[in-house]
Amino acid sequence: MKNNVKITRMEQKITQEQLARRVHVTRQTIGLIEKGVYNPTLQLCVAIAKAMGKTLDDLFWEVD
Amino acid sequence: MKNNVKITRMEQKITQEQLARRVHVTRQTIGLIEKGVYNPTLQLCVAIAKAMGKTLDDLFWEVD
DNA sequence: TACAAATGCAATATATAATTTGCATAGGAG
DNA sequence: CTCCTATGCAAATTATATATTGCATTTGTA
Repeated sequence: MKNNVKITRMEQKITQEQLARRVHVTRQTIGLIEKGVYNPTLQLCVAIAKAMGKTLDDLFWEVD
Repeated sequence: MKNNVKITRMEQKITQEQLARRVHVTRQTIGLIEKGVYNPTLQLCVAIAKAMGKTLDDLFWEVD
């Protein structure tokens, strides 16, 4: 469940809380997705991608 | 929650049941995802994409 | 037309994503 | 050092993705 959310978020210098607000989830949810603990839903993945100007593949495809 | 799963599956001439087996879910789950009723998890989206030789963006990105 | 495979649909049950709350910790700025 | 912001962590709860079962309906084909 690894992904590029944390790296991308840091590149854009926004906090977990700011990203969380943009996609209407809690800070904890973002934290757990970044850590790879959560298996997020498609809707949420799309919301996160759009919130940071990326696509699904950019953030979630074959990140090892 | 629209997507290209059904079109892609039909192009490849496989049934819902065959796709379901490949990604280890039930036929109903595939059916509901194709209809846009379900909001699948990222893991499942990735499994479906790989099972049909596509990427996340191919199947789930900005399908209107 | 008739049969069979594929798909749709609906109710109930189960697993897990996401929330909520609270506190701990790390790091930078004054 | 002190204050403040950002992040980590953990337990209990809620919302929802997925499973299970059974039957109805469609669709292609002989």
